[in-house]
Amino acid sequence: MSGQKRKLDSVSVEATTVKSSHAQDSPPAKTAALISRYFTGEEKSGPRLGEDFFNQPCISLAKAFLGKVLVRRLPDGTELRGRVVEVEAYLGGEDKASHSSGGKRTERNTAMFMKPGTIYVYQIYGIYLCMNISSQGEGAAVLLRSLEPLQSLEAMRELRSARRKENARPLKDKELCNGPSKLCQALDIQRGFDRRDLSSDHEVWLEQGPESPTPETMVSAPRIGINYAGEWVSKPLRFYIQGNSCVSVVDKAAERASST
DNA sequence: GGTACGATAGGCT
DNA sequence: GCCTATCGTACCG
Repeated sequence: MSGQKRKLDSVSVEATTVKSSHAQDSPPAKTAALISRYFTGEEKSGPRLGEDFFNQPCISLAKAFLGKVLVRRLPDGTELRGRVVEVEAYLGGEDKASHSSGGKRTERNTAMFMKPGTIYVYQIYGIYLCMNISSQGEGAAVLLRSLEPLQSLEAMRELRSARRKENARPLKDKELCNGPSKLCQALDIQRGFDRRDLSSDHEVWLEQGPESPTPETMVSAPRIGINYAGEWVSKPLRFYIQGNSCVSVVDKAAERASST
């Protein structure tokens, strides 16, 4: 409440966008919508999205996330922005890949059962974090997998470098947020964000992006890293923006199938 | 450029 | 013992 400074001048607004990596052998047809470029000045993405946005079924919310802009405001006032380009839906009780599979409620996954828009942060493999947002439906949530960095890329690079070797090569722009735990590092999403509300929090929120992906540029593919989940392994519950270089895992077979 | 592999590490169950 | 990952390195084209 004290000292709500608006130090916009301290916010480094980089006009940089991620360089699109045109693969030499990529089909020309559907790779047109590659990378957004719209931070050309003072422009903002628009007002934050409220409760109504998050209050929709899980798959619907997952798809709606694509193209939206996640914003993180650091204590010093710096605002980090990234456009959501890859998500996964975890449907709740019936979904064997979900932490809430079988209706299981634990201390860890409590946020999955809270009101739509609640942030669920959990630790994976001992060292990494993943960020989800609860949706409509008991125990259902959307995992954020990749962002296209838009603003304050140098701050992201510093945050990401913290846990890497000192003499490691510098990260390319597109490597800053191209994975569920990488985006948590790049935006400094900590365990303390668990159970907070993305529709009202002062340090993290979601904004309308300038453009939503058309159905043609959205790919549905199986989710990553859930090979234990029986018949749920192959369900196409991962969604990403086709051709965007920040997507963590490209599924060529799924892209071929969806282009027909 | 891509892909594949082993090492990593801590909390949850 | 498993897990909604990542890193560095090796190797291939």
